[in-house]
Amino acid sequence: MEPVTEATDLLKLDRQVCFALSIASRSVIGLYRPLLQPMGLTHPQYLVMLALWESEPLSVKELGELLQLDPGTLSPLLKRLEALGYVHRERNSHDERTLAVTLTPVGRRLRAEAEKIPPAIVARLGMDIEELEHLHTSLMRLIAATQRS
Amino acid sequence: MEPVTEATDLLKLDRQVCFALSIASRSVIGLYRPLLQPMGLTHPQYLVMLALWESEPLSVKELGELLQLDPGTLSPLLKRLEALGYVHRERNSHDERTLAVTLTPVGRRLRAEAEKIPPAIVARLGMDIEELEHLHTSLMRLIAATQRS
DNA sequence: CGCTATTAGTTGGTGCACAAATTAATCTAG
DNA sequence: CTAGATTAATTTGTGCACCAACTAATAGCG
Repeated sequence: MEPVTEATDLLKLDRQVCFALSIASRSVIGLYRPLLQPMGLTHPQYLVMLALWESEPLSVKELGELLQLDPGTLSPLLKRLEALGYVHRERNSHDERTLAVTLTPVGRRLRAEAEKIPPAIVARLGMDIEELEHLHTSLMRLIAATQRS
Repeated sequence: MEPVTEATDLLKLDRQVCFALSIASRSVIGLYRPLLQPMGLTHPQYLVMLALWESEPLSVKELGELLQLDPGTLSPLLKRLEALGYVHRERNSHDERTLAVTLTPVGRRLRAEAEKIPPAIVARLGMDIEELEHLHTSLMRLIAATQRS
């Protein structure tokens, strides 16, 4: 039995938080997987579609800011969404550097199908909306904490 | 302005939760990155080291259960840790199927260095231990929720 | 005992995540 | 007006995550 110093104590608490965060994220994504599969979407692709269902068109830069993702991650992801026939990628005529990502009619219609997913997830989790909202608030505070200075 | 139906409402709440979870996880890992870099570790490798600092030896299966990771993920990761000189991989003599992953002396000594990380992270976050503990509890409840049935 | 099923780990393939280097377009100082 | 700086995307390379197929060892049943 080793002595519990302040260092090992902090190490343990912290370990639990970063463990929990990684595992929770992967576990929840795992819940989405079978629901997204029929549409041919991965979870990150689903997040991009959610962003586009809210606002269109979006540039790679704008998507990157919304999803906190690298252009190097989004670029090939968007090509796969285009290959699936859900989005259209076109250079902006006023600024040829930026890309205008828009939904295709098929991509727009997919939203109706996607709306069945969240209730299924919430039901599967069997947690109160209230508790989920509280968790969301805590996570947003954590995200804010990681981003100051 | 489109009408807020129950479906779009749920879609939004949920979107926020899965957004927040993914982004929080990646953001916190991003905080670790510069601290782990001097040791040559990635965050998943750090989690494996934490597990080994607590208990040794561990098999791939045991590590997979602790970290909720696939053997297909762990197998190459452990080889990289071995190449770094932090762990040793050896088949168990009583059951040649299982691998006994142990720390090397260098890997064991690395713990002292690693103990500096959590206080640095907590300081960087600037959040109460209490709030972090509460978040941890919520995350554990969420993980449990994803895993029943 | 020997055959079959199970178990542990590895391998190969796809896609995400991030960093660094690259390319092309636009902006801005002089 | 043009040279250099800045900006937006793409590309390349490494490593993680998951799945499915495979290999080898062990367990268990007849």
